[in-house]
Amino acid sequence: MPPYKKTDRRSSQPRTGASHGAPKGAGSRSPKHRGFRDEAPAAGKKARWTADDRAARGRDTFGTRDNARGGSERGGSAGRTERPNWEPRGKDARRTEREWDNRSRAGRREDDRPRRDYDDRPRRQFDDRADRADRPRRDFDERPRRQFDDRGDRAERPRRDFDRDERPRRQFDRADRPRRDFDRDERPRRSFDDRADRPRRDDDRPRRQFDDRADRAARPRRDLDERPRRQFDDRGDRAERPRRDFDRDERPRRQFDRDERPRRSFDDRAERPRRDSSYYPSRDEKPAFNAQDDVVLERLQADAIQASDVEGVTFGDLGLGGNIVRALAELGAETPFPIQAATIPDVLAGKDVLGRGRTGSGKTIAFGAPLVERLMQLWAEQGKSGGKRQLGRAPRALILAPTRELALQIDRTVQPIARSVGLFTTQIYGGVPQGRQVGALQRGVDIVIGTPGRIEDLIEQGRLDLSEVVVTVLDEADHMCDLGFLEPVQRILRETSEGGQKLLFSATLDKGVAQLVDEFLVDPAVHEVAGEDQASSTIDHRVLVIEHRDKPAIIEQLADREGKTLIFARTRAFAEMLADQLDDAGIPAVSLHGDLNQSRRTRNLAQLTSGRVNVLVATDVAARGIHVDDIDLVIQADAPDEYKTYLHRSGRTGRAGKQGTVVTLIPRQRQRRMGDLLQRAEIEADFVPAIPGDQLITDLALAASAPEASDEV
DNA sequence: AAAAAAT
Repeated sequence: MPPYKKTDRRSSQPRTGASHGAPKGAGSRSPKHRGFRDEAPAAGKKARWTADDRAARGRDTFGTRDNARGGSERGGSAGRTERPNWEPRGKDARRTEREWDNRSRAGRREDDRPRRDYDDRPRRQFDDRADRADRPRRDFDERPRRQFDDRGDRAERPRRDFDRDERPRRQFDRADRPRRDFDRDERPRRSFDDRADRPRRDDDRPRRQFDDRADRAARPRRDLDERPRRQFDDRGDRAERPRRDFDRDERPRRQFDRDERPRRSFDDRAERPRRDSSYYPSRDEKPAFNAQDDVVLERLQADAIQASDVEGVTFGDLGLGGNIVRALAELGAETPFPIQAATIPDVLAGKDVLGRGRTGSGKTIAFGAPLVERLMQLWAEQGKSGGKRQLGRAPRALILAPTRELALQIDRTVQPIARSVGLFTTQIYGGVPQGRQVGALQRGVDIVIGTPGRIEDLIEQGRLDLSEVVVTVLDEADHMCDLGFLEPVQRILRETSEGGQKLLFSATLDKGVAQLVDEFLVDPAVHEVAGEDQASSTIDHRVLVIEHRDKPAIIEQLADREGKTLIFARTRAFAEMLADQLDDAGIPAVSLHGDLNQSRRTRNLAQLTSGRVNVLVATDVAARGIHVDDIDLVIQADAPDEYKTYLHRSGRTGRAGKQGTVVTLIPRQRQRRMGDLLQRAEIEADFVPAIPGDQLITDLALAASAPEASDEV
């Protein structure tokens, strides 16, 4: 086999030498670049953060990109101290400190943790810091109630009144462990018998002390009722708001045929360019629709399975063996969901399959279970015995996912299924040492589950051989065809066995996958589930039209609730800032984005899963595929640019038939664009003006936890 | 803009 080069047909330039050394942006590991993180020095700086340094960081400004660049550029507040020269500045400074905060959170008791300081709050005197323990407790209750209608005077706002010490203990001693009594739609029980294949704990990090931070979830709710009601003087301009009473029946199906239908004349929007994002290649630049796409469309509709078709059908009926059926039952999948019933027979028949099923509809099992069974069949046909692990045997199946968390999650479902018949899986993704992954490959693995970067890396190193891969799955296949993913994915697919079976799955599978379909799939079967429109969804969609400056306060008010809340931000910096702000406001929150190292990404997600923290602020790294039980509120702090992103983000709630609420915050000038996007997503949502303190916001937050009350909001 | 490989 010739050495693997990351080139493709369009670009003959090998990715070596200068192109590797060239400075890169986000995620770069060079000390010169913003993504650089040096764990040891960061840890060493701990003690150097003085109260004034922390104050210098500033927390008042918020939400604009300029502000995000760091304290030194911000408008000052009284008492600011310049940071010493050796201190990191700008984003690096913020990140360093955030990491520092996280470390201290993980290992310290409440009283040991350094007190945060905020520019928007009265400065504290620190001269008594040495004998904290002896200081009398501050009496928070004497402070005036917080008013939301005078937010302009932030500097004068009092701290909010909550007294940690009076909060009840949680009856919940399970700390970091993921809950296992979840509704087991897709997620398997964890199996502990092959720890070797699982990611290693980050052992250089101090063991967590289980302090009482988690108790903060039970802190008393602020009483918003005392606040004066606002008058909405801007309610009059309804004309600016998009029509919402459009006739659903008139709208064409959102299918593979978008470009073919005539544009609807729908208000004035028809003339506007449809695309919000310049990121995705313009449709107009793409070749015109061809016959192949028509075939896809036709087959897609022809193969829409009705939920009623599945009644009484078992996994065994679909062709899965006894061991696999039992493994599925242990995962909580007793009977097949429609998308599973639709795709399993075709996968077993060796056909290429395109599968489209709503978020949370069970797609992982729809490809995972038949993939395992198919490998066993092929093995039997070749007369080889299953169950015995042949040293160094090359993988025969590959599952590609766009994010590490998703790859990990898929493995948690597929691994127990594979093990039930003696097959082995391993995860191949970046951000963790490759040694264990390589070791697993050397011992012999049947199914590789991973992300493109590390997989290509190991191929280049000659440590991963995909030439015997006869089944390849692309999860979130349409996303894998987006710019930046497509070419690596193509290169990887070309490494697999020629003529191998290909399975493409996504909730938003569309013609964007045509490039892959054309090159790699042969006469694919296309499946979707009938009746999966938004009208049958369990998600309640709201759009709050707000002033940009009110965004933090409104998010705080929305997130101040009992249930699990997932907040999406457009950038890593803003996600981090929001998590910080919520945490500072007494709402425990963690973040998930690409600027965190993998161990923290994993840990922070686990904190939400376990319920140790109820609020996760994430970039779109969490938009697709990630399953966390019982997220009942999704807040989009920044509106998405693409309708698909909206669908995937909102699909983190309302999973497996449960109730969910999605609240999207937009400035007034974005209403038209947002209406457009919702129309494409076939979602109907009320647009409501809102300012901090509105009862409506509190009601929304509460209703998300208590769905039966949601009708009243 | 995010994500996906490290060096």
